Amino acid sequence: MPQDYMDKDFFTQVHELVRLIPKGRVTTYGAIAKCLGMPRSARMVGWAMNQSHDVIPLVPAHRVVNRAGMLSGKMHFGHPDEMQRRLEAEGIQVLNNCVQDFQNLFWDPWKELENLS
DNA sequence: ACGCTGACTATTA
DNA sequence: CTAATAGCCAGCG
Repeated sequence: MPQDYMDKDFFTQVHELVRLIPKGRVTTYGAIAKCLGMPRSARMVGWAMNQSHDVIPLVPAHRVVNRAGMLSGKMHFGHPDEMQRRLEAEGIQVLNNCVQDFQNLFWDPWKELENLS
């Protein structure tokens, strides 16, 4: 994640960051946007997720939820239940489209990257 | 070129 | 407390 990050498109940066999310953890659109220097453009992160279906390697978009821990993008997967199913497969409890214990499972890219550098 | 839409968020009423 | 509003900015008709 050297300065090459700057050369890539915002979407690509989002994809790479999302791939860094550990299994069984989740993060938010806002956190990603903020980490990439666009705290006001959480919506663009959502768009990036939309693009992520065609991107290789595959992006674990199911680990990205909104600020409330809600699976706002579940309907954009192949099947509406695809996202929840994948999260549960990783040990994340999902109830009524909301990640349970979200605050504890939340993975802050900003904090992690700081610690990494 | 213009306006509407949206996998968001923060603020105000 | 909940509900509405306004920034946000890249696609699409």
